[in-house]
Amino acid sequence: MEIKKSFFRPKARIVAKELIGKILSYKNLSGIITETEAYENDEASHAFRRTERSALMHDSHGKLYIYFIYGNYYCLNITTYDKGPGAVLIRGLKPLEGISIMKRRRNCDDTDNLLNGPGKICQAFNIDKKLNGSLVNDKIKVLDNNIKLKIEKGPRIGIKKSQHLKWRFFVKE
DNA sequence: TACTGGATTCACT
DNA sequence: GTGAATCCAGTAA
Repeated sequence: MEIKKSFFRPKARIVAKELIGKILSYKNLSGIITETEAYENDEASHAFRRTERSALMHDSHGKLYIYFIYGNYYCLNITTYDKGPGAVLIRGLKPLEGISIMKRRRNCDDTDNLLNGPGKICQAFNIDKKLNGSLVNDKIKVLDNNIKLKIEKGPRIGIKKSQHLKWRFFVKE
């Protein structure tokens, strides 16, 4: 079933943890969320200073915040917190449906390597900033199938340059 | 108007 | 472990 908008009302760190095990679905593609990262009102977050781009994180919850990075990749976030800025970056998924399409788009035959990174998810799902600002469950859906996974906190992928490790959650292997 | 560096990924050493 | 690819938001002037 689709999760409610109120799911995204708490602070990002809470939502980030709760999102693990939920299903992200777009068109005929889907995957289980296995890694997230919370951004609140701290220096590592775009929301730290309010700008035209980051206003979405201040003014909404339960909307998609998609931005372009390093000239190559998009990152998919969901805005949170109804009393201030916040968003959760979707960092990793386990592929469920449409795996052959994802493989073709990613030019990658390895299922384990298909969606294990924020840029990879957007490439495989064909997500770009046209969807920025749209409501969750409008085009991209988040579904709760009651999957329970063991959650671990701390750094995992992409730790090389990331300064922001406080609220990263991933599935315990 | 021009400059700077990034919530990344991949290929290479 | 290092560097390139590559665009654009943010900032300063």
